[in-house]
Amino acid sequence: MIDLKTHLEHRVAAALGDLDPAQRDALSLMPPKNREHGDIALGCFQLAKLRKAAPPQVAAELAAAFEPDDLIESAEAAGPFVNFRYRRAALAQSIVESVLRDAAPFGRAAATDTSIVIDFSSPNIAKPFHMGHLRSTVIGAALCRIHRHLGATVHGVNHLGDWGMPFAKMMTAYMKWGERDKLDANPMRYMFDLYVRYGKAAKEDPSLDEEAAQHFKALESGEENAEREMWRFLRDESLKAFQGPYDRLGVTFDHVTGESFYEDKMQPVLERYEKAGVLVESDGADVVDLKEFGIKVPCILRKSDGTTLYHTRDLAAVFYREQEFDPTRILYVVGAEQKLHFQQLVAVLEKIGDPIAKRVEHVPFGLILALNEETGKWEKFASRGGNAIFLDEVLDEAVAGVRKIIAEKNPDLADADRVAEKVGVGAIVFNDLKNGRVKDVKFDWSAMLAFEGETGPYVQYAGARLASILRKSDAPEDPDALLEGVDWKLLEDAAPVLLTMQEFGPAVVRAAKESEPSVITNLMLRIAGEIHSYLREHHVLRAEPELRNARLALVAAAKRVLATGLGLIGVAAVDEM
RNA sequence: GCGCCCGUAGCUCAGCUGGAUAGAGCGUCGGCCUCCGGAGCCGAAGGUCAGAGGUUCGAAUCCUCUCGGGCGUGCCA
Repeated sequence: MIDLKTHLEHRVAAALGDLDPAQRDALSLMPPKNREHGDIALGCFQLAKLRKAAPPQVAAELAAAFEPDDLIESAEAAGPFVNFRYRRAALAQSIVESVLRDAAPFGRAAATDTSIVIDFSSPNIAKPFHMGHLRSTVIGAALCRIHRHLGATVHGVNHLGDWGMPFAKMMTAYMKWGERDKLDANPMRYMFDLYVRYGKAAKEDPSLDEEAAQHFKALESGEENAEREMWRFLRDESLKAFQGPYDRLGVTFDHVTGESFYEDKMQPVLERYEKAGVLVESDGADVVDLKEFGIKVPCILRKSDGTTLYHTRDLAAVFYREQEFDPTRILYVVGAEQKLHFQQLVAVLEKIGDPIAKRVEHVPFGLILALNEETGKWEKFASRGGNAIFLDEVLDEAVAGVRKIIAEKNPDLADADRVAEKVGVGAIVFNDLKNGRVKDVKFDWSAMLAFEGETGPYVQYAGARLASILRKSDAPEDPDALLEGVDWKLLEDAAPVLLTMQEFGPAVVRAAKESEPSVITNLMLRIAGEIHSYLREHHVLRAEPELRNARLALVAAAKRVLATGLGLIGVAAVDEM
């Protein structure tokens, strides 16, 4: 298997003569802005600086010194750039073979010694699973798959919110008003109703919150009491209800260790901080001062009533994960509005000089906004107001929309319901992972139910077209048989598709590094676009035998790349739709 | 008040950590199925990259300020 880019890097380095490490680092080959310039380009700016020469001059010298070979056709200087062009046959062979033989980066990389903990989804299970939970869930699940693809050992953790005040409030509500049969009928909906009811009642009668606090204290006492029993009951019911959305999204966890898991691991944390002499009393609470880190608000580890908080549990979780998983990174896929919380968490860890502090990374994401029809402004969802949108409703709508289109366009499709589920759910997931993580997402039914243009179905459709061609051909499934005797020169006109496919590896690496799945989502759109264009102009099945064989190999490879990429972001590929 | 995030085409967004002529989708307008799937393809119109300074060979990208929008700001998570 030939890696063209690596080969080119070596050739460039050789052409430049002796290179010190700094100059070697300055060799960043990247796709040119405009494909007409070349297949890949080198901007000579940094290199010129290091060599104390003008960029155009360095570019001209490099281009002149560069000899074409079996893989590289040409090197041309264009101002400060050198534009390289791969030999078409080499390009096609390199990409298609790598893909079909499942070589990295298209296939999973060999195991590395990196261990990554990803804390994601982590819903507060005393609340309904609504659109707001979708983001953490799909981003986190995508990051798990991406890192695994790159050979890391991944520990995907669902850090359930099954402890603390929100849970105590739900407990209080259920103890007061709970009806078993209503809960059984529709757990998600009923808990939501209780949640809203509690919110309204607490607004009028603040003593309700005090009652909840007392229940929490009783729960945290560790005794086997009514609170403990209720906690267990509600936790089990919630988990059951949550499994539905997780199954539909195809999301799994390696560990489901909620906040309650750390119940017996918080005391040691408090003792550790006490021993370090950084835990001080303030207004009856035990806090860690963080002014030296530029954080004005101290971090409270124990409330004045003696109970613990989010921070206390998160610290216990960090220490636990450090010990159990020896992670190189711990990612927290949590909303951007909790940025301060994680800054505090890191600072509190640094306060006692624990090196794990540098491995803790908050992976923030934007809010989901709803359009306020009256003001015309985009606003944060007010779930306490009772207008939350349940994830299941959205998925159902999308699936129904897809089902309708299938009925119109492909009425004979076998298994239409199953396909509609994949495409509908895929559309929602894809839509969520399409844009940069940190930006707020405007919840818009028309965007959710769009299946044309930059959408999941657009990419799935490209895959289905490829699958359809393969189905109608007699192409062997076995890669060796498929690749045998292919004349790669015949794929000259597929360069745009191939060059885009070539970006797959860097895209996955970047997505992992920046915790940004949208890098992959956007590449999938580009690859799908190239395929749609290519198929319009180049017929496969009717082509002459030699050409047909070459194109079938390309089709199989393109289909595989789409399926892999979609798989990484959690969208299913379909052969028919 | 202070801190952080965002501001790119009518709308929704890309723009690979400073590089070549700022790109897509939706919408609008105009083309394309006797041909492997039209959930598609090709084209047109549409820009003071919020504004003003600065840094340098070069800025949508980095720095400062201003204006908009959002989030956060000890006993919730």
